Amino acid sequence: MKTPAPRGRGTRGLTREEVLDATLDLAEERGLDAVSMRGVADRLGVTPMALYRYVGGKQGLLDGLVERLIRELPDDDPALPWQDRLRAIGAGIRQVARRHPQVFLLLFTRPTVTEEARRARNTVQAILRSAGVPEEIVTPLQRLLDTVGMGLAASEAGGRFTGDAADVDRVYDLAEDLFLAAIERYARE
Amino acid sequence: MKTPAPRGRGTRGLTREEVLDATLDLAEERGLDAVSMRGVADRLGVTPMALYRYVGGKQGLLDGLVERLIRELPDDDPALPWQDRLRAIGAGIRQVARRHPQVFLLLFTRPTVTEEARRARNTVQAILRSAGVPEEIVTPLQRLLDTVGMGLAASEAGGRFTGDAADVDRVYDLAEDLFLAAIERYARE
DNA sequence: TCCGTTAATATACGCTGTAGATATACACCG
DNA sequence: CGGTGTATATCTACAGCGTATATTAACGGA
Repeated sequence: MKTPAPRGRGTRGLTREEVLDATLDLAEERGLDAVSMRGVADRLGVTPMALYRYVGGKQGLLDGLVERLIRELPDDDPALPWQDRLRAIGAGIRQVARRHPQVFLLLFTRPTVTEEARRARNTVQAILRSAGVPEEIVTPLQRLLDTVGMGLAASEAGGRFTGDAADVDRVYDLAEDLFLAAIERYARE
Repeated sequence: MKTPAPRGRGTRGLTREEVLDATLDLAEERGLDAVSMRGVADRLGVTPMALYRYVGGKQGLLDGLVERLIRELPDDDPALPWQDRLRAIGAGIRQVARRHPQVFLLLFTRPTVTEEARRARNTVQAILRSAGVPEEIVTPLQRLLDTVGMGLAASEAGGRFTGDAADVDRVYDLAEDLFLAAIERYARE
């Protein structure tokens, strides 16, 4: 019942995933500035205009990259205690940022309205609720946690944190202690 | 003993400050994407290449914008209690972000290595010390505060926070409570 | 076999940042 | 007063960008 992928002039059979793969590779290899329609198209052995069917344009291409990054976040495991679940998300964000330092900054540029993005937000809110955080501060606290997680990762990726890796670890550890303690306190009230 | 500003072909008498003023105006009016060498030059009644002497190039132009934003931050008043000093900095960052939403995102893109930027960091560290925060966590805590302040402001400026102004205020209030309490706790140990 | 649909190309336009060479108007010196 | 040096702005040109438009090639179904 599904269309068996009609072909065109070139029997190329391009795919949105293929396009985004090539884009991500290009961005990692030569930096975000090197990501251009022509560049991605060249890498695929294709004309720039061929990409428009799959990503809409330059903007859509970048949005696709963001979508990809969010999908790289590890899945949440509701069986674990909430502390571990939050830690896992934080560690996941950090790993993504270290894996794609260039692309990660896009998360701060383009508002993430994707389905994936909303799912990530809902996960954090669910964890906070399961920790016993009162309903009226679930949303602001989730936003604060989001901001901190992404901000720290972006700072590390953008090289704003000078010093060795241990210095950066200290900031993450501090944030972890501080917020876990705060959540416990909010939950107790 | 200072050169009395020699002139050139056009008696224009351009200035770095003039260039940055025009750039900031243009960015506010028509968005950051509209900031181009030609655009800024047109606004000044000048050729694009004339800007190169003062800002070096497009990159330098943007760095100049960042420099300007940081300079808009309010001065610290060491006479106040440390809580108020921190609050003032936070409010200052937020105001700058609301005044220049487009340009503010640049702060996350380009690492701020300016003299101005370092001075801002040192101010925060001084405040933390005066609050009694032990030396070994002054730097990581300052970095965390920086990240939160800029992250919140960037999120608001970038439209990542949906909902009305009151919702956004709630996030700021929460962050304020949380960090002031944490600093007091660190200071007591 | 012909046709409609779809995937890709070809071409072209206006924009960008900036390298390189050139012209101008002043300050200074004799 | 007449050079002359130098900083300042311009002119021209180039390679690259995103993308609107028109065109062509290949497929599935009737």
